Amino acid sequence: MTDKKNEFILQHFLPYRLVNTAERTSHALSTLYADKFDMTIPEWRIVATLGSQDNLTAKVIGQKTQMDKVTVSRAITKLSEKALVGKHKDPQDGRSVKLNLSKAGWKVYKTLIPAVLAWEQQFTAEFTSEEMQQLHTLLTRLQQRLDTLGH
Amino acid sequence: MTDKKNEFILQHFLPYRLVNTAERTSHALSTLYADKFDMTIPEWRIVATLGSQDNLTAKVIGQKTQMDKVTVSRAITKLSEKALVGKHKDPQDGRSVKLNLSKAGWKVYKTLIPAVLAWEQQFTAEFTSEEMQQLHTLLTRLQQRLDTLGH
DNA sequence: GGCATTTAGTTTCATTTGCAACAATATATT
DNA sequence: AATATATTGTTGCAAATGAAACTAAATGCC
Repeated sequence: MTDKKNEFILQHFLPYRLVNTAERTSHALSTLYADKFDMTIPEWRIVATLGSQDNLTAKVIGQKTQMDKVTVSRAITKLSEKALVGKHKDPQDGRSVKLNLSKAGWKVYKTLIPAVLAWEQQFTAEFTSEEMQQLHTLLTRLQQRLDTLGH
Repeated sequence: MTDKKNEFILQHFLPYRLVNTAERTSHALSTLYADKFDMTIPEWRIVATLGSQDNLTAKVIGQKTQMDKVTVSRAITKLSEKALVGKHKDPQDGRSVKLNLSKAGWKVYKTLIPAVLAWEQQFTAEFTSEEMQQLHTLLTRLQQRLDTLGH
């Protein structure tokens, strides 16, 4: 009986596979907002977030999008320069800034959402809804596991 | 009957969920090679790759690990400086460099592999082997879909 | 009220990254 | 053989990122 070598194969390693799939997906998607609107991932995430719920602070956006406060701060600065979001001092808290989409910001949002949804549709076109369900459940459980392990 | 608002929710959006899960996983794993061995992701990937198959060129490593040639080049430079990998001019092709793990490189590899496998074990401890199978199959299909869509 | 601590957001700095241009070598075309 | 084209790997540059230090404002404590 031959001794089967118990090799480590990077390409079969779950973390590697996750990162790779995610990077490729993210890069594919980014063409939608980067090429046409010259936006970065953080900017897109912020626009998407403010589209769902307006008048949030930078802190809350950071929590919702899982982005560092520095990243959020800089993306907001850019979005503000491009006049896609407005900044208003929170009357309740002088440190905070309330953010909302400008008219132009809404226009971008309304253009972008159908485009990214259509892309997602294409991306997952060959999955049944049960398989999509499965995938989302598995991702949720992985995330819960990361929570548990303290990451 | 109330009109249910057909909202876009970033947190339910597959690309976002993939990226997020991958980033958290990657960050968790990186403590293993970063904290103890002061290695970056590209460096870890190269060591892991050369551990499976020695004497590869930078180009092949790039293909195997899906990393940019610039990233590979720089990571190899660092690994060489740390004397974890050796560089040898390819006698067949003067442009190429053949790479292999040094003795110290092998030592790192032999230490790291069990550690990352143990971590993966913990990470996926609550999944049955059927569920792991499912997850890998779904990832494979997503990647094939990216191939098909040209990304 | 006054002083220490905490919190929101920004700035600074050092590191990482990717594209484009490049040098050196190999291959193809004539 | 000479020239054009393609390929391997490196370097330069500009943008993105995160940790730590910082500013300004709010909260807790005495």
